[in-house]
Amino acid sequence: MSDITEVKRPYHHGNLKKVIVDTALSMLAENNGWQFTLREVARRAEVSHAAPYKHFPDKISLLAELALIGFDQLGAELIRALKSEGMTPIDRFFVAGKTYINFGLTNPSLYKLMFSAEASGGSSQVHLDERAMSALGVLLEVLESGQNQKVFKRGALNDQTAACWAQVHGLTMLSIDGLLYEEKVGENAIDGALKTLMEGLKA
Amino acid sequence: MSDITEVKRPYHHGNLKKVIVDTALSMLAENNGWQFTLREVARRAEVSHAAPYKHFPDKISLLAELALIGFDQLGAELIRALKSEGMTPIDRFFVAGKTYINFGLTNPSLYKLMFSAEASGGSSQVHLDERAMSALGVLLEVLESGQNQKVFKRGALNDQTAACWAQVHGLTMLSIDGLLYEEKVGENAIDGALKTLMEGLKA
DNA sequence: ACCTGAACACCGTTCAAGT
DNA sequence: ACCTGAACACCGTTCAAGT
Repeated sequence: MSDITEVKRPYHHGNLKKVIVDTALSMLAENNGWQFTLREVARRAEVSHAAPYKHFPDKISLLAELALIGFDQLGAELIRALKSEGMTPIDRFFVAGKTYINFGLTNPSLYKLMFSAEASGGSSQVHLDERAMSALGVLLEVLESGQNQKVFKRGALNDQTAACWAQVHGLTMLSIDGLLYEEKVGENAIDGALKTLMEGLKA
Repeated sequence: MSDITEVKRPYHHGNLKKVIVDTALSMLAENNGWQFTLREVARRAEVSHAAPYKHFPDKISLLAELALIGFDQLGAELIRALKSEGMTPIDRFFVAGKTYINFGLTNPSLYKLMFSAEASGGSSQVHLDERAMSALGVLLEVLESGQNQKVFKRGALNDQTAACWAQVHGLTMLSIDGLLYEEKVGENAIDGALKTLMEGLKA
């Protein structure tokens, strides 16, 4: 009988690591925050609660891996969004900003995990920083080429990068936390805020 | 003998609620994040682990109360910093921004708690929002009076408020997470970022 | 090489019982 | 009115033992 209905996991079903990561990602997508339990992941993956420890030394290592994946996804979305030709630096600023914020609002639990200190304790700290910076690199390139085309103020590239990153990060976080609703700060606060910052960038 | 050395907590030592809050605040000040355990708080307060439940229905109610205190402190510091006369709107913008960010960097665990969704689940959700808004109100006043003095661009007060709040919140968060260090985004990134945004506010 | 079951030291929360 | 001790249902983590 077990031959008929239970051929799913033959011996030790091989790719448990990927299954665990995918299960955790889908739990993040359920938007209950990133504080799921490792035992719940194991339960959903239909393995014993001890099994994940064969693939991750501890819980925060799994969290770090998820954060890594998040940064990669964010970076990929930014690059894709900016690929089309013929955009002015101003267009590119808004596209980058809105893509970034949209990623956060679409994946709030993952986004918060990416920036939670608990996720960066593990051994992959270095990789995490690297990938975070790759997302930052996209921003930097937008600003730099804008400067070169004399659309943005020359110099102070670092200041502009920090301002833009802080702006999109802040808007994303506040919006995730429900603090940017109309009653509080006016409708379309995100677009308006980006526009306000943009005025500070223009040459 | 117990008469001599143990007169500290006579019967039920009265103000347990305040002791619990203070203990929790001092644990936040130790900067190990806001995810302390309720049992540890009780241990330090030298009461049984069940005692806190006579004063708070659950853990997140305590967290919410701490967040509330944080918003009050932040608001008070902003008001104090802006009290002196004779500042230009531009001065006031920088003073408010740097006071805000400094509060976050001085109390990182408390600041993160204030903006963590877990803290806003309790029954004091409404109060929390109210107090958060009071801190926001300070920002709004700075911008509004700046507009009235024709130093800042007229109109779009909501956009400016959102931009400023997101900027300081983003800078605070990124800085707490150690992502604004020199190697990454240039030294003095915070000042530079505020200056960049300021350019967008000026009339 | 990969997984399981029992075990350990914790949590948050509840509740009868003590002062 | 305020606090305690034992108890319950969970965690994360470890480790001998199974396949």
